[in-house]
Amino acid sequence: MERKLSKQETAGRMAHECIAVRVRLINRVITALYDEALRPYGLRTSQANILVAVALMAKARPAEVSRSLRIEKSTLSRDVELMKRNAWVESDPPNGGRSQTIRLTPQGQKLLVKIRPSWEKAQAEAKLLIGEDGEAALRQMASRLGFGTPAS
Amino acid sequence: MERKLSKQETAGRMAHECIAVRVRLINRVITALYDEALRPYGLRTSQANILVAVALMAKARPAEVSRSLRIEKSTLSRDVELMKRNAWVESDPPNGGRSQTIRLTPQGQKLLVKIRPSWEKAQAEAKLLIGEDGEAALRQMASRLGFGTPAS
DNA sequence: TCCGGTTCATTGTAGATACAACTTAAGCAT
DNA sequence: ATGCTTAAGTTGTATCTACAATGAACCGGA
Repeated sequence: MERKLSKQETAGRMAHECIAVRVRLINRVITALYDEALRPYGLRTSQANILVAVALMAKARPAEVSRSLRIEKSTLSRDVELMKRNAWVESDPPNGGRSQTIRLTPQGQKLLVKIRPSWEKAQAEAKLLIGEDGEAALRQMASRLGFGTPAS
Repeated sequence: MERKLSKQETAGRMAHECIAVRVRLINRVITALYDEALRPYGLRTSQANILVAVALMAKARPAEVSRSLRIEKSTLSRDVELMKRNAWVESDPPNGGRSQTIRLTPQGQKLLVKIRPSWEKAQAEAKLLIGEDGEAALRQMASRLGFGTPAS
């Protein structure tokens, strides 16, 4: 006989099993780490991620960046807008539009190189927090979600 | 001789090694999963997490919830405000103030039980996406970050 | 060539997130 | 009792995030 699950049982199971609560907590902690390291340069972790993604793509179309990082296109649009305002990236055509490509400006390229030491610092701290196993597991999970695969 | 690291090398290393980019990507994918499952009930994953946390604490003080989920106090303040507006939680004293406690309303308790099937569905999908190993690793990492430990 | 569906990018709206600054209350020490 | 220091909570501001709706350009087939 299945009986109705009580509030306490439900809450208990959710707290002890929920994948989302853990992923989100880890995300907040790790992001805070990188954000702090990058703060002197005026960019956030999200922007750094985009900067790197764009730097690696020969002709970065927004839709492509959006897919590779699993960021909603509208989110990316606004993030890129901020990065344009800071003159770290530019697009061709400059007004945007359909088949635009995004690339780093010289300042953006300089920034990328400049933030590297801070990134290494945050990276080292993150490794300490999550451990070797954690790092490997994240790599595995991200790969499983298609990250790092040359576009579908 | 160490030579200067080029933009491409920097970008490449960051993309291939960065913990943050992976954590954040996984977070977006997983959160989207739970958000979609919970959408019919009008609450987001973040709110569900808080709902569960509050349900499990006898006398949930905001600062305590904030610490246990590693959410900034100001963030929690606004999340709770929304949840009050939906009458899922209430506080005593009702206007907030310093030593308030938060608890679920009867509607909040009903909601918690109601969302369980949707949560189970999202949970199952999440397991499929990240795998047994991923789940175990997340549990390990979160535990390492103090999640699940009875308050410091 | 034109039509219709699809993809792409932006804008409207709403919530999640955090840092800084501020207000207030609690705890402590004398 | 009376201050002092610290913790708690809120508010201002900015960014990140996504869904929905819109407009525009691409791409196939008739």
